[in-house]
Amino acid sequence: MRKDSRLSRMLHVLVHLHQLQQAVTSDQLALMLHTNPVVVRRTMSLLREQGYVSAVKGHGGGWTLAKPLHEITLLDIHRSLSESSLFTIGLTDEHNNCPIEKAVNLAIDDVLQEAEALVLQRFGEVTLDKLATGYTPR
Amino acid sequence: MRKDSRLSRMLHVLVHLHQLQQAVTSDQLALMLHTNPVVVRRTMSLLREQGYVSAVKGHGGGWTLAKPLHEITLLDIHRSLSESSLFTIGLTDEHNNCPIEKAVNLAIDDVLQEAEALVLQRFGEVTLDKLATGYTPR
DNA sequence: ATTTTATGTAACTTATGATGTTTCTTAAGG
DNA sequence: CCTTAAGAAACATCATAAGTTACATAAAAT
Repeated sequence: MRKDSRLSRMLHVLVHLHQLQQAVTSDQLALMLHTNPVVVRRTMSLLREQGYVSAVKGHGGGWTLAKPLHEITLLDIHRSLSESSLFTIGLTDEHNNCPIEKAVNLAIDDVLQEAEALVLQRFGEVTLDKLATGYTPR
Repeated sequence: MRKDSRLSRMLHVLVHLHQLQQAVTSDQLALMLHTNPVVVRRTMSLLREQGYVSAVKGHGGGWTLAKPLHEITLLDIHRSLSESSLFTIGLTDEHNNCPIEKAVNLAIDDVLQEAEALVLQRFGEVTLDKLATGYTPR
């Protein structure tokens, strides 16, 4: 299953934007991420919609931070990028009336929801300025 | 990203095998799972390799439990099915020398590893007999 | 005004891995 | 020897992030 690396990439970009202190074009970011500018625009536009970055067209344009790093958490970016599930595990819905299927799905979902809550809480605790100064694990 | 529903499906199958107390063919299981017998064999064979089920060929053959449900945990089945990651989030590895990328990946991976450990622990706490008698969430 | 530089966006292709399908082989019971 | 079943190889399908092509739009430089 192909992994979604957008969170990793966008965090990387945001910290670089902070350090460069100037507008950076999609082409430049694409070189940095070893991808192409359309992928950059597509993904960055999700952050723009949430007010984390700004885009300016034309000469001297490009992307800049719209908020300081200490006001942005991993959770903010994660939420901007995806409403889809965090897990590769899916539940079946083949038999709405089978009590065994219900028990199985309840047991799995119970665990996954607990884990997802943990991830979201931890993501919410990490502001991006911590990544700029060398992150040390818990 | 397509979800991996094998855990859900196989748990469902194992509990049914326990309740039926007789060999069940791949064709029967395929009907039950709304899929086809080759998919059943492919997935069940992973559980057979780990000693959780047995397969018998020919007349009267099919699949049976090789261990009682109380000796099998969700973790056992999860591990039999997949070595791949639990998460849809992936890390980038585009710049081995960039300290920002390293900090970003460390921060994300730190959280995901904690969450994965939680999932594995919880899965390890649930034996399949609990699913047969109506699972109640924590 | 025109050119250049940049984002915005639609449409299409590619890559990946679970899932689905076809076909044949092998083994066991009747 | 026929039927039933698993085993297994080869190939197709599906979903989605990622990649690509092409063009429109906007802003600054000339």
